[in-house]
Amino acid sequence: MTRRKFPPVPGGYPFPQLELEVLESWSEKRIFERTVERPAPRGNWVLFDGPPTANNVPHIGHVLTRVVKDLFPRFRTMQGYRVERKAGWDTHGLPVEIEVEKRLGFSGKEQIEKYGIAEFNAACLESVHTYERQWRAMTERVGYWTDMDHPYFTYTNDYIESVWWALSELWNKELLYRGHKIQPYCARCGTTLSSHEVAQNYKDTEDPSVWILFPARAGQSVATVDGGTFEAGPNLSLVAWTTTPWTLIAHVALAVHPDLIYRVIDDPGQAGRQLLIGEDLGTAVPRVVQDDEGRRQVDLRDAPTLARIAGSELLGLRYERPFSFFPAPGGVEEDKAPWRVVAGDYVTASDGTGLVHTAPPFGEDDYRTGQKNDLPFFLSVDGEGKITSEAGPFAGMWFKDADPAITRDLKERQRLLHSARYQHNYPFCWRCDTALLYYATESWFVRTTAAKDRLVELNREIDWHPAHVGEGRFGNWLENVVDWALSRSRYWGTPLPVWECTDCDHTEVPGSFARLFEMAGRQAPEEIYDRDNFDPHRPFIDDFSWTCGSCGTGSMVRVPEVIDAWFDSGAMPFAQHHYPFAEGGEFQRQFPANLISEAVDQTRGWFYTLHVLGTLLFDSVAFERCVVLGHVNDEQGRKMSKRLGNVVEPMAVVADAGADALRWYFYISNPEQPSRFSSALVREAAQKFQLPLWNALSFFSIYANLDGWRPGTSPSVPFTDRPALDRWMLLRLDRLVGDTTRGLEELAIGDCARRLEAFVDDLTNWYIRRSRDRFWAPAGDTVGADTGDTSDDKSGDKESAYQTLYEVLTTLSRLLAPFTPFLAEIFYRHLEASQNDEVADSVHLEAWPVVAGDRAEPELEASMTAVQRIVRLGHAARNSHALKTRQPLASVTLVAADPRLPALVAPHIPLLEEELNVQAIHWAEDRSAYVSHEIHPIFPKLGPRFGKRMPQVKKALLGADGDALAAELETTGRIALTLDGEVIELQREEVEVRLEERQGMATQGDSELLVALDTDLTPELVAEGWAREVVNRIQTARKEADLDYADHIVVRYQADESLETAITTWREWICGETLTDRLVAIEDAGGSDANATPLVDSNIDGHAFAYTLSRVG
RNA sequence: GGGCCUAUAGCUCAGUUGGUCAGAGCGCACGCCUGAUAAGCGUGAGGUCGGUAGUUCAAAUCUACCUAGGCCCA
Repeated sequence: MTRRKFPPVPGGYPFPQLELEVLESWSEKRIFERTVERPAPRGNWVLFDGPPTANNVPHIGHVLTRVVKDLFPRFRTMQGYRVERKAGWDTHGLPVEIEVEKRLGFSGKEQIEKYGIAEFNAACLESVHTYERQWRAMTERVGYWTDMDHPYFTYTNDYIESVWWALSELWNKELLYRGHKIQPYCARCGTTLSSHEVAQNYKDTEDPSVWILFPARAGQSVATVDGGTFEAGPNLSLVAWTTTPWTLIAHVALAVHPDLIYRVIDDPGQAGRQLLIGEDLGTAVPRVVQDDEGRRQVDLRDAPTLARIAGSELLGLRYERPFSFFPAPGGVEEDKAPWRVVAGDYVTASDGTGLVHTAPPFGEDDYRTGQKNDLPFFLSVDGEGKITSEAGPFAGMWFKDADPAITRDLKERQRLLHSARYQHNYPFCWRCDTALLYYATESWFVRTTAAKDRLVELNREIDWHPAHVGEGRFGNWLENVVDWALSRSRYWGTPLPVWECTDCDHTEVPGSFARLFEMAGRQAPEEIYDRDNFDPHRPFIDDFSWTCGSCGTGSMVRVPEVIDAWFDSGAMPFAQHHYPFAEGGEFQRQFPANLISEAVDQTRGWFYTLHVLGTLLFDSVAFERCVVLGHVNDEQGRKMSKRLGNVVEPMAVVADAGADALRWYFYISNPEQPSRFSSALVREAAQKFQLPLWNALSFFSIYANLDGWRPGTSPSVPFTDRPALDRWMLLRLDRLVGDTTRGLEELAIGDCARRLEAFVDDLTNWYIRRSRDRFWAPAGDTVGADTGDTSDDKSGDKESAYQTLYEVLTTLSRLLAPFTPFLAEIFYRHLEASQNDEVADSVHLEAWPVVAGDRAEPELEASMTAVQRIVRLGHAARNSHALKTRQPLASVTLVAADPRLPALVAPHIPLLEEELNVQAIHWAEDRSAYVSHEIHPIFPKLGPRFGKRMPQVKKALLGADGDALAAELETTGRIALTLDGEVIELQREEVEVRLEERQGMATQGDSELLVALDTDLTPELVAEGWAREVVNRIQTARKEADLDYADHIVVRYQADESLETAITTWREWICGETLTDRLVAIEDAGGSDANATPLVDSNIDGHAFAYTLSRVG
């Protein structure tokens, strides 16, 4: 049998390069595909891939989403589930159009239509594919496994047909209707703008600021706050403030907040007139008065109150409207008539007068108020921004230009209290710089309000992480759900499949292409899903028209809109499978998703649209669990943006640090929280995790190769026969397996990552460090190996060490596979594939580890924790007394508050002796020589018992003689204490004994444990220390000479007499440690060696030591 | 203006059901260790736990208000 070595582990930081090799082999061996194709005993597990919008280069935050979405499918796959992963691309929508418009230098729909809708859409498609390629490169490089060769694109015929099917379903359920929505609108461009378009061009601007008088009608009375009655007649004018006088033509109501208090005051500017304004207003209500003191401006807030009236009492109060161009609605009951006071919970006293002028076509609040109160809807401005013909003298004016004329008219009719100018921030069209108006436009809606209760109910079934999103952000959103405005007056999107008759109100919503062709009386092409034969996009779809089957005279013409691209993405659960047309059962098998995950901004985006469509179409949640990710910001916590120039290029980070490092960084920094990203932090993450792990692999490989150790060649050492250190490590591993499994099942990413990191720390900085000598020792002749095991079987000890470390590393490679898939794969190859041709082609084809449960040793972890603590204190004691670790000491004395500690630590005494480099360890017989005692109450235990008396208990305990109490506790197991004359008894578990170290000793301690060093150095101890120094010098020289680990050497040296004595005493040990065949004084060496290293002059504790070494053979 | 989140060491972040000297890493200073180690370990300095008020025997933790930042929506 040929001896197969473990492959060499390259040094430095080889990860980026190694990852590329791993990627290549994954692709060659079709590893991802095989994880999906192989039998899945536990069935399907589903993650929906939220389609990224392919309209921009990937942001570092997109890497976060992708690596989180990769984590769970990899985990579930190893657990035995089949996780089909279909990539998807959200391809439609305004962002894509804007990107293309910019590239083509367009600034409006006119230019697009001149250019040609077909050509424009073709350009959009091309743009989408350009970005898709970049996304694909990023996705592959970070190891996100998804099927990008068979992705879904929202622009394909299949996809669009499924979306049509959904829309027609909604239509059939009467959940699709045409209505009004107030939207930001550019009258010059004739189009509505989306919110992010609006956000692009806010400017400081000056508008009119006018206070309008609304005289109350005669014969009304209202109750005042103090219980009286106020007669509201024509002498009383209600006052409202507006910055858009042009909307007064459409005025229908004044809104007040029912909970605000309003005041009646005398108008200082006109005798006999009373005014109604809010109380405690945040801004002035100016009024120009003319009196003996001349003309001046006063603030009506300072005017004395005549009566105080609650807003709720004002409701229904009638008054005269400012303009009466539009006819009053006929036949309405008095209390439903317009020009009355209505309630608006959005009304505040912070600006204006506390009464808000309401014009339903021109504001969201106004519109809703109008709807709620059955108020008329006077559309006084047309789609081109002109005042409509009803408005007499103002008809035909550009709406903004009407402001001065209207103000003048009001002033002439004494309806104007005051007019001024107002500076504020207002949105303008980003294309043409025209002031936008909030304008009621016709739109198609999904009647989500009809399903509100069900939406809320189903949301309760969803397991949100973090939970507050489900209750708060998402839950509140559902509680206040409004109908979903679907229409977009644009080009690159799924056309709304609604055909209307030009003559009657007949409407058709075909739910398939076949149905459309049938309705239109056309022959459907053979390959209807081939875009070359049939393109359902505009402009082609707009050609479909036929004679109305209802009235027989009109033409059925498609409505001009395309739909909100969010509908596309919400439709992905079924549209990606072309449900219900191409029915292979995929949709049923893959719905709902077990998990989805995206960033928090998707709450009202994808999470919402998925939920709405799942509820409306299938009466089901679309996803059972959801991990909501925080945003990745720059180092200062600012959003990354091109404008700020703080964008981190993901591929640059990956090229520098590797995908695993980046992945690990995202996992370890809680992904549910917003994070501050910098590439330095990625390097730091790698330094804390990957490098130590990599070094552990390197360590193992070097020694296993030196010893010719191979897995499986020796019988497995039974757990109970292994040394304590090994048993401890294995128990630690078992716990890690359990914790990681549970953590991933509970979606606790950060917790898992932190536990893995803590484990790696224990592995490298405790287990391996403490085991180093066991590996280095020649088999059967272990030098200095003290592992807490009393067995003399040193070769067995070494075998146990190898088996233990090997098991830990191979198990780790599986646990790490979902997190750092590249590193895990490399571990697998080095440790397993290199040894056995029968193993799987990838760690990702392996099963997730499970704990067999046959290993247990309840006290071992606790005892090792105590040992680690003693070691830490011991090192600290040496540190503070300048006693370096290489200097052996005769003994240390341990002082413990807890009497159980000596027994707990007993099995590890040899380990402690070696780690602390002392020859003996004692427990203090008389603690009081080292420490005094303080007895502290344990609050969680005593708190419930004593409640308010806790402070007294504490005082009594600390006020008493601590040493005496400690002694009492030790002999009787309890403490009797007098509290307010009452004797109380405290048990040992209810108090904590703390140690206070006495000064002036070589000690280091915390409140429970103290380590005291015996600092007497005998000549023998000094000699041993020197021997260690000699070993250190030789080892360093070996390393500098670049010798192989196994090379044997000859050392020639010069030393003074005392040093020479030490070397002679320790010669055998020094030679063993350093593989020195001959350790000789230069004068005895007999000639020089041409291959020897240059003579090094050094110094050990002031004793000259010069040496040179040469390789043997 | 509304909803949700965040605020803990110079920086990045942990911190269980409230339980009484508040934790890690990085950085800094000093030291140690090293034939696995662009390394590791230890010690030290560094905190009014954003602020104010409250609940409680006890608050980083619960409540209210405020401040700053983020996201979404107006």
